[in-house]
Amino acid sequence: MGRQPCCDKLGVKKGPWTAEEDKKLINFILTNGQCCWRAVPKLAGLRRCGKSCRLRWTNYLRPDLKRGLLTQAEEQLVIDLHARLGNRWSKIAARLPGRTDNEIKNHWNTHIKKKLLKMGIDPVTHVPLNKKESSSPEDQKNLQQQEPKEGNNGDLNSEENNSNSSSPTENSSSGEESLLLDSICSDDSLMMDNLWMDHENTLVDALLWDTTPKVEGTNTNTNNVDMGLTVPSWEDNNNYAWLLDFEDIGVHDFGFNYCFNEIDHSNAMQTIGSERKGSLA
DNA sequence: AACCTTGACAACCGCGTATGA
DNA sequence: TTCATACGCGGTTGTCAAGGT
Repeated sequence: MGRQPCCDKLGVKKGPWTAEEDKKLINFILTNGQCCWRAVPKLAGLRRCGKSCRLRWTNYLRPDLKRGLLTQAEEQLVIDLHARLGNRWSKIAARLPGRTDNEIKNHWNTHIKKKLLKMGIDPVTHVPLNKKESSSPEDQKNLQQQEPKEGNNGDLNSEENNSNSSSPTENSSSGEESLLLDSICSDDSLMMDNLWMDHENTLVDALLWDTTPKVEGTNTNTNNVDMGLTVPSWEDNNNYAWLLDFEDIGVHDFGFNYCFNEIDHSNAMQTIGSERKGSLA
């Protein structure tokens, strides 16, 4: 028996989202919270697949998203994490507050990959290219066994397992993490060694650790801890007063303030769009 | 000015996995 | 334990703007 399609193909709109659709989706999630994506399109009055709604929300409309290009520090962190985790973009994104897996993946493919190649580093294995070329086929074979297969080695598995019991941010400060780091950075196979160490005390403190602005008197939702932002549950806050907390951490920087001003949504959406374009320019 | 190419990003697709009946 | 369903992830494709010819 085949898998059911995630939505009825007939009458489902595809392609770029319009401001009107964005408005509907935002309004719906502000009112009802994130739940049961399959039901969202119908309830929100959208002719879209639930999957598409989820993607639009998580990659574009979510209030805690940063806008614009990755900073140099973020980029370096992505490189370091990719060396450890491989193409597990969601795990990498979980370490970069306000960034999505899609965004990081795109940035990797369009910018970082090329940069690494220019530097003479294989973007897949993070091994200097000249070293790979000079080695014998047997060496290469051994190397592949030692290198994480797309970032998958034993240590990484252990990290993955740990992630079930505690958040990655918690893991990051453990001794295990240090051991993992040591084992990964043990030889010249990773030029990232120095790069990582350079950032260990800065980036890691700033990004891996939970730097959540604690909000008194609100529930917190651990689902969002990975984002580095402890955002109260949508469901638990019918009045969404917690949204105001974003003002303290710069929500206006990415235009979400428009969404709950309730003044002119269509204008707001256009403004968000143009702001985004501006920030990318 | 028109067409072509390239780069960047948004969105889609299909598969694996988690979850609940 | 099995099966159906929904969700999440990663790879791929589509779209559009900018630059080049």
